[in-house]
Amino acid sequence: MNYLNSSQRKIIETINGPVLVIAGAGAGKTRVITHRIVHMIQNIGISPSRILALTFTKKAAIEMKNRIYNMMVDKTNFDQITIGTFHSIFSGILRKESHWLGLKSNYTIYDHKDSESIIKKILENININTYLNYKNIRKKISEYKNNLYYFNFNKKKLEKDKELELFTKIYKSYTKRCFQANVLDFDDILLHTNHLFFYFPNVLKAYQKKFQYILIDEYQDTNFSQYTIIKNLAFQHKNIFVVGDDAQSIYAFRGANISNILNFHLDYKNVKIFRLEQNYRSTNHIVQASNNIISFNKNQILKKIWTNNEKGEKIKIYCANSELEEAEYVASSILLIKEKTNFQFENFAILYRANIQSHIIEYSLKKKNIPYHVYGSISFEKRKEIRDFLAYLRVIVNPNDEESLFRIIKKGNPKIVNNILNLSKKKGITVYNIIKNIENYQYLLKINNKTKNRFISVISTIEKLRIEQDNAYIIAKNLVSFLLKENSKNYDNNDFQYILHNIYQHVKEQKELKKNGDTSLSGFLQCFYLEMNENIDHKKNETNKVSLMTVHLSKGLEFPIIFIVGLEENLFPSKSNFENPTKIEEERRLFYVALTRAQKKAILTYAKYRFIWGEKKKNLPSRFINELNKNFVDIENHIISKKKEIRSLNHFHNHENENYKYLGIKKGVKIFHKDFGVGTILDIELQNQNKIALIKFQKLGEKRILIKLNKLVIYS
DNA sequence: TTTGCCCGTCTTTTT
DNA sequence: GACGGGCAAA
Repeated sequence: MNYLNSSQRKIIETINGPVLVIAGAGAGKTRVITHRIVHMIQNIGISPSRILALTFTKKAAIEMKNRIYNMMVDKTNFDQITIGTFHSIFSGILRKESHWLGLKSNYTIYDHKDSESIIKKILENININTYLNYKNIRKKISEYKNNLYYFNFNKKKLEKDKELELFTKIYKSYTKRCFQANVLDFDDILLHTNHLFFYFPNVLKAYQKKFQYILIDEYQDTNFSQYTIIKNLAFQHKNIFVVGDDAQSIYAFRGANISNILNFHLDYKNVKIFRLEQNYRSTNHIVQASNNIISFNKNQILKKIWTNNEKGEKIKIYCANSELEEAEYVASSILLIKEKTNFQFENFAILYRANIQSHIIEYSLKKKNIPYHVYGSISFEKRKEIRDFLAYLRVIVNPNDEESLFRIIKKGNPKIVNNILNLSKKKGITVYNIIKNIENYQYLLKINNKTKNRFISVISTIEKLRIEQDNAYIIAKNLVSFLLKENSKNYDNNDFQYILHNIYQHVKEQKELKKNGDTSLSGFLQCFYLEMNENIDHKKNETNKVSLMTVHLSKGLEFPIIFIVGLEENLFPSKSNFENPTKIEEERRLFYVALTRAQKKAILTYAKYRFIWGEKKKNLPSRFINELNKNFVDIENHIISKKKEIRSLNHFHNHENENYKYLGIKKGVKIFHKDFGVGTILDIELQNQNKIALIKFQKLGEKRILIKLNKLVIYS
């Protein structure tokens, strides 16, 4: 604890009563919160089981856990500290207390796709082909839940407001469907926790007693639902410690409300308020430039973020012609900087506004053989086979999980879903029971013997596997062999390799590291949806990698060298937020977060042309680039790149024929192809200057694949 | 019953 | 440019 300044030290030593810390970027927010927890346990002697520490993203939770674990001298009771995201912690509590709410503890979780799928069905059923679109409805339902709106509208109001009446109807039927399926969506986790604490004061009391000390990171990100949970929990002891920065509030889209931090002093008497305004992270140029950016926002608490750090280099701006050129600039800059300095790959991060931007950057990094890791879960969770596999796991845990059940049975027979659903409604029998006793309904549903037999085999497998509930790995392993036998055409073993490995790791960890580890399937699913952060990365042990992530995920982190890419109007700020100034301010805060991640160097890039929906679109440079004070910006590079443009255009056109060194992709190497699975490269051929790999796939035999399409990943 | 093709939609961001 | 849904041909 030597490297804390006096105000930081004062903060961590203030243990009792409500404490609010307003801290600028890079002022040591996370350091304060982690040190305080360790201090409470090691110096004050507070029992770790009395401490609750909450974060908003899984990544932040993992980060906090790691930091505290590393700091603790005696790590034996580390596991007793309750650390996690709101969703993971309260989902755990709901599982224990589910009986109060008439909920079953084996509930599964619906992600957005699941929710949208139900809403689609509801809309079809209502049969008013409306202006309403299922995605917007899901968002609105989410908004209603996060703000704890209730449906106390009087009849007159509903009659007047037809749209509201319709929405209410959809909301109610959505809620009913979720309840019948024994599932919760993300917002339900918070909503039901509120119900639990509101209607069952004895339960609330027990948790108030347990969590005598509550700490919340990034408090500016709380929505109303989270705010009331905390208010209730902290009511008895009022030992609530929150840190935050209004300038870094970037979760308004999921209901976050800055007034929760602004009004903290009204909720709690005798609040001790601290301010941390010295930035230890970044160079002077970066601190001043980001102060300047945030000053464009009207709504903000005024702060004076300052630093004693060196001036440092100016912020670089690079204008690329296309998104490919942008990505290549980033890749070659990394190599160039690395050559000239002592920085390693792990010192670089590339930040972007939308997950989809990672593809082209990955492509360019791969080409230059730069090791990288993409944070966030886009490619993994959305992979079809994995969703299929998870659907089985979910039905094993919760037979009423309709969306998962439909996913399993509709293969090859999509129409059957509606028929079964109607029958289920008419007869009042659960979908699962209809499928289980399909023989009774075969005639009604007009299905053939083949489908019937498939259902029987699927259900009997699920029921057999359910017996092994306590060991997720055994279930998963058996499920793989079932799926391969059943459906060898669509799957091969490697489709499941990733998730199987993941489950194995999870079970192993639970068994070895924790005293009462939860190796159950239900525990794994909980962990998968609410705690795990990473893509399954089979090369995880290599640590020296460039980090790729969204700006949202980068909050709380720092890197010596930061690239912020895609700084164009319509992308960053995002087009969907043009409509109102409040949303533009949130985009600006997002840019502020991005810029303040940098310790030494910030390099901003944008592309004049970018492919969007298969079309080449021209975009103007982001307004945030123009807002940067020119004193802190290196525009020299900008001009050079303009001169280079003509050359670059040519370069871009010739690009296709260039023989890239696909380091690693060569004869004899094992590769993974998204559509064809695992194979071995037999030969590399040259055809019209294009390199083609002759690959023997394990399932599909030999195929020729154009290497530049970049569908090949080294498999190890 | 299965396959293949056309069409509309989608790109914010996270739990 | 990718993906799911719907529909028609094999």
